[in-house]
Amino acid sequence: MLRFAPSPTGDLHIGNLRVALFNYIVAKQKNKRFIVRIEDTDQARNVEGKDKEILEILKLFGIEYDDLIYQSKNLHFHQNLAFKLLEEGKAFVCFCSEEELEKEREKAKKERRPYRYSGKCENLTLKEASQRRGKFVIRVKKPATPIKFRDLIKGEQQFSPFEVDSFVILRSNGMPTYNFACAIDDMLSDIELIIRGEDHLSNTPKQIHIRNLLGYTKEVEYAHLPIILNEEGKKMSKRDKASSVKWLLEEGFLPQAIINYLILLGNQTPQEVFTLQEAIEWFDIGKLSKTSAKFDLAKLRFLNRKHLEKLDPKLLAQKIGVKEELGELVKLYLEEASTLKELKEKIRKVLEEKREFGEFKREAQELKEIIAQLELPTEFEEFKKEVMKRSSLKGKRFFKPLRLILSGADKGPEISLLYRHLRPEIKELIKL
RNA sequence: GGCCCCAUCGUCUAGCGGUUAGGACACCGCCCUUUCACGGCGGUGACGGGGGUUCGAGUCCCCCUGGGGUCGCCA
Repeated sequence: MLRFAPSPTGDLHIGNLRVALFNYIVAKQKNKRFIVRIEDTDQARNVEGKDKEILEILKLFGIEYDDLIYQSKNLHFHQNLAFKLLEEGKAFVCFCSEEELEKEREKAKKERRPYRYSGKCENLTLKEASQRRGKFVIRVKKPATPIKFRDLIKGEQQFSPFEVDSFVILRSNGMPTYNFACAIDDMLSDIELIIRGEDHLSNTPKQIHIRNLLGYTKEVEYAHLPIILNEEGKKMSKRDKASSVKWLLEEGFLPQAIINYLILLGNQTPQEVFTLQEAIEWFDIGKLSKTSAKFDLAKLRFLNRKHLEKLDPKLLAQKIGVKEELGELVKLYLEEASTLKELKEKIRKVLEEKREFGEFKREAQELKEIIAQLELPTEFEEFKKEVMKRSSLKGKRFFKPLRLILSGADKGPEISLLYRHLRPEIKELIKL
């Protein structure tokens, strides 16, 4: 069983989409089930409706899941198991206030040493604890020996008890913390391979520690993906527009192109342009680069154009909101545009924008009058010959204004092709 | 700062002891063209530094430097 576990606290991030994608691909390859788990234990930060939005995006990208779980539904497991650890002496009640801890953190920072829990409440007995009043949390006792695990991408990993620390597993409001809930849910769902971002690497020993204490012996495999960097080489954040899947979609990038790019990034693939189905055939998580990669919008644009080129003309026309017959014309403009948004704008200019003829005003007027009276032949050559004959114009003074009439721009796709696909519209275009 | 990870063109990468260090995107030039962010052809451009090991190092080892991640009652 594999899983994707987003939190409904913000827009789906491009890095998260990649995590979902890889989990999906590997599940398909291994013929395992794949579930989505919404991590909603932080009520304060949950955003109403974000879960649905995330699910919709997954659907749009063709990432299908076998089951959907809400982490909050497992609350009773989390709480019961926290108390079990407490009773067994593997966890303890901690009364340290947040202010107190904050002070210690600042002190640690000033002394340039990493902050770790002081251990102050570690030896409080349950009896002593029950006699005290005030808010408290439950912390797990840090392990006695280093925690080791194997990562499919990073190799063997080892973390000292000091790095794991005695961390909080149950908050003062009774809700589990991320690491605790996550460790338990993965156990309950029988997750065998966890593919997630590198930023979770240091969480992994904590989660393993929890399951160890709970007596869970099954070994879980990990693959921590290098994070995606922005152009400055920093972790992509909400500040980077391209990090938002929603934004990319609005800009007119095709889901299949985004998928292509996310698989290509930091990877060795047999082709540059491919479909998700093809990738499932050869994708190898172990071949992913250990180095974090910068997000390259230019490359995405290139791939998007390639996928746009593969689209059925009618479907393409539909996507940019023009009649299906104009699909071939839209395709012509792929040589000048890389996204649906740009394409839409190009086509709008051809079909709707008022023409500016500049120095060719007189010639354009002459051509328009001729065209208005002409029965338009199928072939451009014929059309050209006829209009030329009737007009007395030739060369640049013929082609420039003609191009302007047909497309509204002084440059663009080959004029004979424009004519072929635009022919039914020409009588209208000369009125612009 | 502690811990962890990483290091080949601007970007993504190939390379697994002997290569003119290859490809793709981007960029530039030429051709085609009335024109073009299409197409064809070509070009600029990289092994971070220092020590070893070796006949020989981008490839193996060490150090330095640089970059990234992480150190919450967030996930």
